[in-house]
Amino acid sequence: MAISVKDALSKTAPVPSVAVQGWVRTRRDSKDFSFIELNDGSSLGNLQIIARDSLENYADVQRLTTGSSVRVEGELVASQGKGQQWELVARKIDIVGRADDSYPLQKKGHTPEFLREIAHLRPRSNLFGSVFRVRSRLAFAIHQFFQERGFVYVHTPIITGSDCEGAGELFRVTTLDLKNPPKTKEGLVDQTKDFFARSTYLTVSGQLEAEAFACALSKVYTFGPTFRAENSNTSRHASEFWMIEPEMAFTDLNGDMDLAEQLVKYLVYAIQSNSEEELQLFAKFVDKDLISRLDFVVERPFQRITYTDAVDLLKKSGEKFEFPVEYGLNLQSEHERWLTEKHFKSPVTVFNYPKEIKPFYMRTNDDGKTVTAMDLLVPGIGEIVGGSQREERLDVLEKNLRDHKMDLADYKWYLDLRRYGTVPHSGFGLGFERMLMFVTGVSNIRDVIPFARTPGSAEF
RNA sequence: UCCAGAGUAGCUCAGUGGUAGAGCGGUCGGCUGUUAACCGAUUGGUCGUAGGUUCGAAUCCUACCUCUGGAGCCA
Repeated sequence: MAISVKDALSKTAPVPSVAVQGWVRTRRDSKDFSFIELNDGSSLGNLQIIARDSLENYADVQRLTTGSSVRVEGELVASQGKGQQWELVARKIDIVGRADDSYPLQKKGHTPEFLREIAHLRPRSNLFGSVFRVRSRLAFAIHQFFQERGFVYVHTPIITGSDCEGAGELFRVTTLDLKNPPKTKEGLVDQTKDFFARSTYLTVSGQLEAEAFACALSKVYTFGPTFRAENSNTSRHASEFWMIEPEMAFTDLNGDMDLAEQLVKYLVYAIQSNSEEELQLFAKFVDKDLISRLDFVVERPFQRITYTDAVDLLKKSGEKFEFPVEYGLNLQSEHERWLTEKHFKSPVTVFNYPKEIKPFYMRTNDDGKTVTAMDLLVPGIGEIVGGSQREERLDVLEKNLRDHKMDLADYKWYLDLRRYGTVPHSGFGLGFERMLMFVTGVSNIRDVIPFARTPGSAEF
Protein backbone atom coordinates (compact mmCIF):
# COMPACT_ATOMS: atom_id res chain seq x y z
CA MET A 1 0.00 0.00 0.00
CA ALA A 2 1.63 3.21 -1.14
CA ILE A 3 1.59 6.42 0.87
CA SER A 4 1.82 9.94 -0.48
CA VAL A 5 5.08 11.83 -0.67
CA LYS A 6 3.53 14.36 1.69
CA ASP A 7 2.86 11.64 4.27
CA ALA A 8 6.35 10.23 3.86
CA LEU A 9 7.92 13.66 4.38
CA SER A 10 5.90 14.28 7.52
CA LYS A 11 6.84 11.05 9.32
CA THR A 12 8.29 11.50 12.78
CA ALA A 13 10.20 8.22 12.89
CA PRO A 14 11.93 5.92 10.41
CA VAL A 15 9.70 3.41 8.62
CA PRO A 16 11.18 0.01 7.72
CA SER A 17 8.91 -0.55 4.74
CA VAL A 18 6.97 1.97 2.69
CA ALA A 19 5.98 2.43 -0.92
CA VAL A 20 5.54 5.70 -2.81
CA GLN A 21 4.68 6.44 -6.41
CA GLY A 22 5.02 9.53 -8.51
CA TRP A 23 6.97 11.30 -11.21
CA VAL A 24 10.72 11.83 -11.38
CA ARG A 25 11.60 15.51 -11.05
CA THR A 26 15.33 15.01 -11.46
CA ARG A 27 17.98 12.37 -11.03
CA ARG A 28 21.67 12.61 -10.16
CA ASP A 29 24.26 9.87 -10.17
CA SER A 30 26.66 9.32 -7.36
CA LYS A 31 29.50 6.83 -7.30
CA ASP A 32 27.60 3.64 -6.59
CA PHE A 33 24.04 4.88 -6.34
CA SER A 34 21.64 7.42 -7.78
CA PHE A 35 19.51 10.20 -6.25
CA ILE A 36 15.95 10.49 -7.52
CA GLU A 37 13.72 13.41 -6.60
CA LEU A 38 10.19 12.08 -6.57
CA ASN A 39 7.03 14.21 -6.60
CA ASP A 40 3.40 13.08 -6.62
CA GLY A 41 1.70 16.46 -6.32
CA SER A 42 0.63 15.84 -2.73
CA SER A 43 2.96 18.56 -1.61
CA LEU A 44 5.48 21.01 -2.92
CA GLY A 45 8.38 19.01 -1.52
CA ASN A 46 10.01 16.07 -3.25
CA LEU A 47 11.04 12.83 -1.61
CA GLN A 48 14.68 11.90 -2.18
CA ILE A 49 15.07 8.31 -3.28
CA ILE A 50 18.37 6.50 -2.87
CA ALA A 51 18.76 3.93 -5.65
CA ARG A 52 21.81 1.74 -5.00
CA ASP A 53 23.64 -0.06 -7.78
CA SER A 54 22.65 -3.34 -6.13
CA LEU A 55 19.11 -2.91 -7.53
CA GLU A 56 18.55 -5.59 -10.15
CA ASN A 57 17.32 -3.02 -12.69
CA TYR A 58 19.91 -0.37 -11.75
CA ALA A 59 20.96 0.10 -15.38
CA ASP A 60 17.36 1.00 -16.25
CA VAL A 61 17.06 3.22 -13.18
CA GLN A 62 20.13 5.15 -14.34
CA ARG A 63 18.36 5.86 -17.59
CA LEU A 64 15.31 7.32 -15.82
CA THR A 65 14.61 10.78 -17.11
CA THR A 66 12.69 13.75 -15.75
CA GLY A 67 8.97 13.15 -16.12
CA SER A 68 9.09 9.35 -15.84
CA SER A 69 6.68 7.65 -13.46
CA VAL A 70 7.88 5.12 -10.90
CA ARG A 71 6.77 3.13 -7.90
CA VAL A 72 9.36 2.75 -5.15
CA GLU A 73 9.44 0.41 -2.17
CA GLY A 74 12.02 0.71 0.53
CA GLU A 75 13.02 2.01 3.92
CA LEU A 76 12.37 5.56 5.04
CA VAL A 77 15.43 6.72 6.96
CA ALA A 78 16.89 9.96 8.26
CA SER A 79 18.80 11.61 5.42
CA GLN A 80 22.57 11.66 5.58
CA GLY A 81 22.67 14.79 3.47
CA LYS A 82 21.58 18.34 4.13
CA GLY A 83 18.40 19.82 2.74
CA GLN A 84 15.92 17.16 3.68
CA GLN A 85 14.96 15.29 6.81
CA TRP A 86 13.95 11.98 5.26
CA GLU A 87 14.96 9.89 2.31
CA LEU A 88 13.78 6.58 0.96
CA VAL A 89 16.39 3.86 0.42
CA ALA A 90 14.90 1.81 -2.37
CA ARG A 91 14.65 -1.97 -2.27
CA LYS A 92 12.65 -2.08 -5.46
CA ILE A 93 11.93 0.46 -8.18
CA ASP A 94 9.22 -0.28 -10.73
CA ILE A 95 9.46 1.88 -13.80
CA VAL A 96 5.82 2.54 -14.64
CA GLY A 97 6.15 4.89 -17.60
CA ARG A 98 9.18 6.43 -19.26
CA ALA A 99 9.39 9.98 -20.55
CA ASP A 100 11.66 10.51 -23.54
CA ASP A 101 14.05 13.43 -23.88
CA SER A 102 11.38 15.58 -25.53
CA TYR A 103 9.77 16.07 -22.11
CA PRO A 104 9.52 19.85 -22.01
CA LEU A 105 9.79 20.52 -18.29
CA GLN A 106 13.29 21.14 -17.02
CA LYS A 107 14.52 21.37 -13.53
CA LYS A 108 15.19 25.04 -14.06
CA GLY A 109 12.50 27.67 -13.96
CA HIS A 110 10.18 28.20 -16.90
CA THR A 111 8.16 31.28 -17.69
CA PRO A 112 4.41 31.06 -17.02
CA GLU A 113 3.86 31.99 -20.68
CA PHE A 114 5.72 28.90 -21.88
CA LEU A 115 4.00 26.66 -19.36
CA ARG A 116 0.64 28.01 -20.49
CA GLU A 117 1.30 26.40 -23.88
CA ILE A 118 1.64 23.01 -22.22
CA ALA A 119 -1.35 23.29 -19.92
CA HIS A 120 -1.57 19.49 -19.71
CA LEU A 121 1.93 19.23 -18.21
CA ARG A 122 2.20 22.43 -16.22
CA PRO A 123 0.53 21.03 -13.08
CA ARG A 124 3.74 19.00 -12.77
CA SER A 125 5.68 22.22 -12.14
CA ASN A 126 6.18 23.59 -8.65
CA LEU A 127 4.37 26.82 -9.39
CA PHE A 128 1.28 25.35 -11.01
CA GLY A 129 1.06 22.38 -8.68
CA SER A 130 0.96 24.92 -5.86
CA VAL A 131 -1.58 27.15 -7.59
CA PHE A 132 -3.98 24.27 -8.09
CA ARG A 133 -3.58 22.88 -4.60
CA VAL A 134 -4.43 26.36 -3.31
CA ARG A 135 -7.34 26.58 -5.75
CA SER A 136 -8.79 23.42 -4.25
CA ARG A 137 -8.24 24.66 -0.71
CA LEU A 138 -9.82 28.01 -1.52
CA ALA A 139 -12.92 26.32 -2.93
CA PHE A 140 -13.18 24.27 0.24
CA ALA A 141 -12.83 27.37 2.40
CA ILE A 142 -15.67 29.04 0.54
CA HIS A 143 -18.03 26.22 1.43
CA GLN A 144 -16.75 26.22 5.00
CA PHE A 145 -17.40 29.93 5.39
CA PHE A 146 -20.98 29.75 4.20
CA GLN A 147 -21.88 26.42 5.77
CA GLU A 148 -20.60 27.63 9.15
CA ARG A 149 -22.95 30.59 8.86
CA GLY A 150 -26.07 28.67 7.91
CA PHE A 151 -26.10 29.48 4.20
CA VAL A 152 -27.70 26.94 1.85
CA TYR A 153 -25.76 26.00 -1.27
CA VAL A 154 -27.97 26.43 -4.33
CA HIS A 155 -27.16 25.09 -7.78
CA THR A 156 -28.52 27.68 -10.17
CA PRO A 157 -28.91 26.68 -13.81
CA ILE A 158 -26.00 26.79 -16.22
CA ILE A 159 -28.25 26.92 -19.24
CA THR A 160 -30.51 29.92 -18.90
CA GLY A 161 -33.28 31.52 -20.91
CA SER A 162 -32.75 35.00 -19.59
CA ASP A 163 -30.07 37.38 -20.71
CA CYS A 164 -31.34 39.23 -17.69
CA GLU A 165 -28.64 41.56 -16.60
CA GLY A 166 -28.14 42.78 -20.11
CA ALA A 167 -24.49 43.11 -19.21
CA GLY A 168 -22.11 41.30 -21.45
CA GLU A 169 -22.36 39.07 -24.48
CA LEU A 170 -23.83 35.61 -24.03
CA PHE A 171 -22.86 32.25 -25.43
CA ARG A 172 -25.79 30.81 -27.30
CA VAL A 173 -26.81 27.23 -26.56
CA THR A 174 -28.50 25.52 -29.48
CA THR A 175 -28.93 22.19 -31.25
CA LEU A 176 -30.16 23.79 -34.47
CA ASP A 177 -28.31 22.94 -37.68
CA LEU A 178 -26.25 26.04 -38.33
CA LYS A 179 -26.05 25.27 -42.05
CA ASN A 180 -29.78 24.81 -42.46
CA PRO A 181 -31.78 26.20 -39.54
CA PRO A 182 -35.60 26.11 -39.52
CA LYS A 183 -37.05 29.42 -40.63
CA THR A 184 -40.17 31.37 -39.74
CA LYS A 185 -42.48 32.78 -42.40
CA GLU A 186 -40.53 36.02 -42.09
CA GLY A 187 -37.33 34.19 -42.97
CA LEU A 188 -35.78 34.46 -39.50
CA VAL A 189 -34.37 31.52 -37.59
CA ASP A 190 -37.27 29.82 -35.82
CA GLN A 191 -36.16 29.63 -32.18
CA THR A 192 -39.27 27.68 -31.20
CA LYS A 193 -37.86 24.70 -33.10
CA ASP A 194 -34.73 24.70 -30.95
CA PHE A 195 -34.11 22.13 -28.21
CA PHE A 196 -35.71 24.18 -25.44
CA ALA A 197 -38.30 25.67 -27.78
CA ARG A 198 -36.73 29.05 -27.20
CA SER A 199 -33.36 30.71 -27.36
CA THR A 200 -31.05 29.76 -24.52
CA TYR A 201 -27.63 30.80 -23.30
CA LEU A 202 -24.89 29.90 -20.87
CA THR A 203 -25.40 31.72 -17.61
CA VAL A 204 -23.69 35.02 -16.91
CA SER A 205 -24.89 35.04 -13.31
CA GLY A 206 -27.01 32.98 -10.97
CA GLN A 207 -28.12 36.05 -9.08
CA LEU A 208 -31.75 36.27 -10.13
CA GLU A 209 -32.32 32.60 -9.38
CA ALA A 210 -30.42 32.95 -6.10
CA GLU A 211 -32.77 35.77 -5.15
CA ALA A 212 -35.71 33.39 -5.54
CA PHE A 213 -34.09 30.95 -3.14
CA ALA A 214 -33.05 33.66 -0.68
CA CYS A 215 -36.71 34.65 -0.56
CA ALA A 216 -37.44 31.17 0.78
CA LEU A 217 -34.32 29.82 2.50
CA SER A 218 -33.15 33.25 3.75
CA LYS A 219 -29.41 32.80 3.28
CA VAL A 220 -28.09 31.08 0.17
CA TYR A 221 -24.99 31.02 -1.98
CA THR A 222 -24.07 29.74 -5.40
CA PHE A 223 -20.64 28.62 -6.48
CA GLY A 224 -20.30 27.52 -10.06
CA PRO A 225 -19.12 28.27 -13.56
CA THR A 226 -20.10 31.46 -15.32
CA PHE A 227 -19.71 32.37 -18.97
CA ARG A 228 -19.13 35.69 -20.69
CA ALA A 229 -18.70 35.99 -24.44
CA GLU A 230 -17.08 39.41 -24.12
CA ASN A 231 -14.07 39.99 -26.33
CA SER A 232 -11.98 40.84 -23.31
CA ASN A 233 -8.26 40.36 -23.67
CA THR A 234 -6.81 41.13 -20.30
CA SER A 235 -5.01 39.34 -17.50
CA ARG A 236 -8.15 39.59 -15.36
CA HIS A 237 -10.86 38.24 -17.68
CA ALA A 238 -11.75 34.75 -18.86
CA SER A 239 -14.67 33.51 -20.93
CA GLU A 240 -15.35 30.74 -18.43
CA PHE A 241 -14.78 31.42 -14.77
CA TRP A 242 -16.23 30.55 -11.39
CA MET A 243 -18.20 32.88 -9.24
CA ILE A 244 -19.55 32.84 -5.71
CA GLU A 245 -22.86 34.62 -5.26
CA PRO A 246 -24.34 34.86 -1.76
CA GLU A 247 -27.83 36.28 -1.41
CA MET A 248 -29.41 37.20 1.93
CA ALA A 249 -33.01 38.06 2.77
CA PHE A 250 -33.71 40.74 5.39
CA THR A 251 -30.30 42.26 4.75
CA ASP A 252 -29.39 45.77 3.63
CA LEU A 253 -26.28 47.08 1.91
CA ASN A 254 -24.35 47.41 5.18
CA GLY A 255 -24.93 43.75 5.96
CA ASP A 256 -23.87 42.95 2.41
CA MET A 257 -20.62 44.89 2.73
CA ASP A 258 -19.98 43.27 6.12
CA LEU A 259 -20.34 39.81 4.62
CA ALA A 260 -18.06 40.59 1.69
CA GLU A 261 -15.36 41.85 4.03
CA GLN A 262 -15.70 38.85 6.35
CA LEU A 263 -15.56 36.44 3.42
CA VAL A 264 -12.44 37.94 1.89
CA LYS A 265 -10.68 37.94 5.25
CA TYR A 266 -11.78 34.41 6.02
CA LEU A 267 -10.48 33.15 2.70
CA VAL A 268 -7.12 34.84 3.09
CA TYR A 269 -6.81 33.45 6.59
CA ALA A 270 -7.76 29.96 5.42
CA ILE A 271 -4.96 29.95 2.86
CA GLN A 272 -2.47 31.47 5.30
CA SER A 273 -3.14 28.72 7.79
CA ASN A 274 -3.41 25.76 5.38
CA SER A 275 -1.14 26.52 2.44
CA GLU A 276 1.91 28.03 4.03
CA GLU A 277 4.38 26.09 1.92
CA GLU A 278 2.72 27.25 -1.28
CA LEU A 279 2.56 30.86 -0.08
CA GLN A 280 6.29 30.80 0.59
CA LEU A 281 6.86 29.64 -2.99
CA PHE A 282 4.65 32.42 -4.39
CA ALA A 283 6.42 34.98 -2.21
CA LYS A 284 9.77 33.77 -3.50
CA PHE A 285 9.06 33.49 -7.22
CA VAL A 286 5.87 35.43 -7.97
CA ASP A 287 5.24 38.33 -5.61
CA LYS A 288 7.76 39.45 -3.00
CA ASP A 289 5.17 41.46 -1.05
CA LEU A 290 2.57 38.71 -0.91
CA ILE A 291 2.99 37.66 2.72
CA SER A 292 2.90 41.17 4.15
CA ARG A 293 -0.05 42.14 1.98
CA LEU A 294 -2.10 39.16 3.11
CA ASP A 295 -1.22 39.89 6.76
CA PHE A 296 -2.36 43.46 6.25
CA VAL A 297 -5.67 42.41 4.71
CA VAL A 298 -6.51 40.09 7.57
CA GLU A 299 -5.55 42.55 10.29
CA ARG A 300 -7.02 45.86 9.17
CA PRO A 301 -10.64 46.88 8.55
CA PHE A 302 -11.41 47.61 4.91
CA GLN A 303 -12.03 51.22 3.98
CA ARG A 304 -15.58 52.19 3.01
CA ILE A 305 -16.37 55.26 1.00
CA THR A 306 -19.33 56.46 -1.04
CA TYR A 307 -18.93 56.93 -4.74
CA THR A 308 -19.53 60.66 -4.27
CA ASP A 309 -16.78 60.96 -1.67
CA ALA A 310 -14.45 58.83 -3.78
CA VAL A 311 -14.94 61.20 -6.71
CA ASP A 312 -14.19 64.19 -4.46
CA LEU A 313 -11.11 62.48 -3.11
CA LEU A 314 -9.85 61.73 -6.61
CA LYS A 315 -10.51 65.28 -7.75
CA LYS A 316 -8.56 66.70 -4.81
CA SER A 317 -5.76 64.18 -5.12
CA GLY A 318 -3.66 66.38 -7.38
CA GLU A 319 -2.89 63.22 -9.35
CA LYS A 320 -2.76 63.48 -13.13
CA PHE A 321 -5.18 60.87 -14.47
CA GLU A 322 -5.49 59.88 -18.09
CA PHE A 323 -9.28 59.73 -17.81
CA PRO A 324 -11.49 62.43 -16.30
CA VAL A 325 -12.94 62.12 -12.81
CA GLU A 326 -16.51 63.36 -12.84
CA TYR A 327 -19.66 62.50 -10.94
CA GLY A 328 -21.74 60.21 -13.14
CA LEU A 329 -18.78 58.55 -14.87
CA ASN A 330 -17.49 55.10 -14.08
CA LEU A 331 -14.32 54.93 -12.03
CA GLN A 332 -11.46 53.88 -14.29
CA SER A 333 -8.86 51.29 -13.41
CA GLU A 334 -6.35 54.03 -12.71
CA HIS A 335 -8.79 55.66 -10.26
CA GLU A 336 -9.48 52.41 -8.46
CA ARG A 337 -5.78 51.71 -8.27
CA TRP A 338 -5.08 55.12 -6.80
CA LEU A 339 -7.69 54.52 -4.09
CA THR A 340 -6.47 51.08 -3.06
CA GLU A 341 -2.76 51.24 -3.81
CA LYS A 342 -1.83 54.86 -3.17
CA HIS A 343 -4.38 56.53 -0.94
CA PHE A 344 -5.82 53.91 1.42
CA LYS A 345 -3.22 51.22 0.75
CA SER A 346 -5.83 48.61 1.64
CA PRO A 347 -8.97 47.03 0.20
CA VAL A 348 -11.67 49.63 -0.35
CA THR A 349 -15.42 49.25 -0.66
CA VAL A 350 -17.01 51.96 -2.78
CA PHE A 351 -20.80 52.19 -2.46
CA ASN A 352 -23.88 54.22 -3.49
CA TYR A 353 -23.20 54.70 -7.19
CA PRO A 354 -25.22 56.91 -9.56
CA LYS A 355 -28.18 54.87 -10.78
CA GLU A 356 -27.43 55.61 -14.44
CA ILE A 357 -24.28 53.51 -14.48
CA LYS A 358 -25.72 50.48 -12.66
CA PRO A 359 -28.18 47.69 -13.56
CA PHE A 360 -31.95 47.75 -13.09
CA TYR A 361 -32.17 45.45 -10.07
CA MET A 362 -30.22 47.64 -7.63
CA ARG A 363 -32.25 49.42 -4.96
CA THR A 364 -32.79 53.14 -5.46
CA ASN A 365 -31.68 55.23 -2.49
CA ASP A 366 -33.89 57.88 -0.87
CA ASP A 367 -31.96 60.60 -2.71
CA GLY A 368 -33.44 59.24 -5.94
CA LYS A 369 -30.05 59.63 -7.63
CA THR A 370 -27.98 56.77 -6.34
CA VAL A 371 -28.41 53.02 -5.97
CA THR A 372 -27.19 50.67 -3.25
CA ALA A 373 -24.33 49.24 -5.27
CA MET A 374 -20.98 48.31 -3.82
CA ASP A 375 -17.67 47.31 -5.35
CA LEU A 376 -14.90 45.85 -3.25
CA LEU A 377 -11.55 46.83 -4.73
CA VAL A 378 -8.26 45.21 -3.80
CA PRO A 379 -4.72 46.35 -4.55
CA GLY A 380 -3.21 44.82 -7.66
CA ILE A 381 -6.40 43.39 -9.09
CA GLY A 382 -9.14 45.96 -8.78
CA GLU A 383 -12.72 44.84 -8.50
CA ILE A 384 -13.01 41.50 -6.78
CA VAL A 385 -16.59 41.80 -5.52
CA GLY A 386 -19.57 43.56 -7.06
CA GLY A 387 -22.89 43.59 -5.23
CA SER A 388 -25.94 45.50 -4.13
CA GLN A 389 -29.09 45.61 -2.12
CA ARG A 390 -31.82 44.57 -4.53
CA GLU A 391 -34.86 46.67 -5.32
CA GLU A 392 -37.64 44.99 -3.34
CA ARG A 393 -40.45 47.48 -4.11
CA LEU A 394 -42.57 46.18 -6.96
CA ASP A 395 -43.53 49.55 -8.41
CA VAL A 396 -39.98 50.91 -8.32
CA LEU A 397 -38.58 47.76 -9.89
CA GLU A 398 -41.15 47.88 -12.68
CA LYS A 399 -40.24 51.48 -13.36
CA ASN A 400 -36.55 50.60 -13.45
CA LEU A 401 -37.20 47.85 -15.98
CA ARG A 402 -39.09 50.28 -18.19
CA ASP A 403 -36.38 52.91 -17.83
CA HIS A 404 -33.86 50.31 -18.96
CA LYS A 405 -36.10 49.52 -21.96
CA MET A 406 -36.61 45.95 -20.77
CA ASP A 407 -39.70 43.81 -21.30
CA LEU A 408 -41.60 43.23 -18.04
CA ALA A 409 -43.05 40.00 -19.40
CA ASP A 410 -39.57 38.46 -19.45
CA TYR A 411 -39.25 39.11 -15.71
CA LYS A 412 -42.62 37.94 -14.51
CA TRP A 413 -41.22 35.37 -12.10
CA TYR A 414 -38.64 37.84 -10.83
CA LEU A 415 -41.37 40.43 -10.18
CA ASP A 416 -43.42 37.76 -8.40
CA LEU A 417 -40.74 37.71 -5.69
CA ARG A 418 -41.77 41.34 -4.96
CA ARG A 419 -45.46 40.61 -5.36
CA TYR A 420 -45.57 37.84 -2.77
CA GLY A 421 -44.00 38.63 0.59
CA THR A 422 -41.20 40.86 -0.62
CA VAL A 423 -38.25 41.52 1.69
CA PRO A 424 -35.18 43.72 1.59
CA HIS A 425 -32.37 41.51 0.37
CA SER A 426 -28.80 41.83 -0.75
CA GLY A 427 -26.02 39.87 -2.34
CA PHE A 428 -22.82 40.06 -4.32
CA GLY A 429 -20.61 38.21 -6.74
CA LEU A 430 -17.07 37.26 -5.82
CA GLY A 431 -14.80 36.28 -8.71
CA PHE A 432 -13.24 33.01 -7.62
CA GLU A 433 -10.22 33.30 -9.90
CA ARG A 434 -9.66 36.92 -8.91
CA MET A 435 -9.66 35.89 -5.29
CA LEU A 436 -7.20 33.14 -6.16
CA MET A 437 -4.99 35.67 -7.95
CA PHE A 438 -5.13 37.85 -4.86
CA VAL A 439 -4.03 35.13 -2.45
CA THR A 440 -1.35 33.66 -4.73
CA GLY A 441 0.02 36.85 -6.26
CA VAL A 442 -0.28 35.23 -9.71
CA SER A 443 -1.00 38.12 -12.04
CA ASN A 444 -2.67 36.41 -15.00
CA ILE A 445 -6.08 34.76 -14.67
CA ARG A 446 -5.05 32.17 -17.27
CA ASP A 447 -2.56 30.85 -14.75
CA VAL A 448 -5.07 30.10 -12.01
CA ILE A 449 -7.49 28.15 -14.25
CA PRO A 450 -6.56 24.55 -15.11
CA PHE A 451 -7.47 24.92 -18.78
CA ALA A 452 -8.36 28.54 -19.47
CA ARG A 453 -10.92 29.64 -22.02
CA THR A 454 -10.32 33.10 -23.46
CA PRO A 455 -11.28 34.71 -26.79
CA GLY A 456 -9.68 32.73 -29.60
CA SER A 457 -8.37 30.08 -27.25
CA ALA A 458 -10.03 26.86 -26.12
CA GLU A 459 -7.26 24.33 -26.68
CA PHE A 460 -7.11 21.26 -24.46
C1' U B 1 -12.02 45.67 -29.94
C1' C B 2 -8.14 49.85 -29.29
C1' C B 3 -2.84 51.32 -28.04
C1' A B 4 2.22 49.60 -27.30
C1' G B 5 5.96 45.74 -27.40
C1' A B 6 7.72 40.90 -28.86
C1' G B 7 8.23 36.31 -32.08
C1' U B 8 15.92 33.45 -33.74
C1' A B 9 17.93 25.93 -31.01
C1' G B 10 13.62 22.14 -26.35
C1' C B 11 13.94 26.85 -22.72
C1' U B 12 15.92 32.06 -21.77
C1' C B 13 18.03 35.36 -24.96
C1' A B 14 22.22 38.04 -28.08
C1' G B 15 22.76 39.15 -33.15
C1' U B 16 20.04 46.01 -36.53
C1' G B 17 22.27 44.72 -44.50
C1' G B 18 27.57 40.48 -45.72
C1' U B 19 29.40 32.55 -43.20
C1' A B 20 23.30 31.52 -37.60
C1' G B 21 25.44 32.56 -31.82
C1' A B 22 25.65 32.04 -26.13
C1' G B 23 23.91 30.09 -21.52
C1' C B 24 20.78 26.41 -19.84
C1' G B 25 18.57 21.63 -21.32
C1' G B 26 19.36 16.85 -23.97
C1' U B 27 23.13 13.03 -25.21
C1' C B 28 28.07 10.67 -24.18
C1' G B 29 32.29 10.33 -20.85
C1' G B 30 34.61 11.68 -16.05
C1' C B 31 34.10 12.96 -10.79
C1' U B 32 31.15 13.05 -6.67
C1' G B 33 26.07 11.76 -0.20
C1' U B 34 24.15 14.94 -4.27
C1' U B 35 20.51 19.38 -3.68
C1' A B 36 18.99 24.58 -9.97
C1' A B 37 26.05 19.81 -8.33
C1' C B 38 30.88 19.98 -10.81
C1' C B 39 34.60 19.01 -15.27
C1' G B 40 35.08 17.72 -20.58
C1' A B 41 32.92 16.61 -25.24
C1' U B 42 28.73 16.64 -28.24
C1' U B 43 23.81 17.56 -30.16
C1' G B 44 20.72 21.08 -31.68
C1' G B 45 17.70 26.15 -36.53
C1' U B 46 11.92 26.59 -42.46
C1' C B 47 15.24 33.23 -37.73
C1' G B 48 6.26 33.30 -36.67
C1' U B 49 3.77 33.01 -41.98
C1' A B 50 3.32 35.08 -46.92
C1' G B 51 4.87 38.68 -50.17
C1' G B 52 8.27 42.78 -51.44
C1' U B 53 13.05 45.93 -51.66
C1' U B 54 18.32 44.50 -52.43
C1' C B 55 24.02 41.71 -55.68
C1' G B 56 22.85 39.92 -50.71
C1' A B 57 17.54 40.08 -45.52
C1' A B 58 17.13 37.24 -38.88
C1' U B 59 18.13 42.56 -39.84
C1' C B 60 14.56 47.21 -44.26
C1' C B 61 9.05 47.54 -46.16
C1' U B 62 3.73 45.51 -46.42
C1' A B 63 -0.05 42.20 -44.84
C1' C B 64 -1.49 38.43 -41.71
C1' C B 65 -0.95 35.04 -37.36
C1' U B 66 0.43 34.28 -32.27
C1' C B 67 1.99 35.92 -27.53
C1' U B 68 2.87 39.80 -23.70
C1' G B 69 1.70 44.54 -21.24
C1' G B 70 -1.92 48.48 -20.89
C1' A B 71 -7.17 50.30 -21.92
C1' G B 72 -12.54 49.33 -22.36
C1' C B 73 -16.36 45.68 -20.59
C1' C B 74 -16.56 43.23 -15.70
C1' A B 75 -16.04 38.89 -11.58
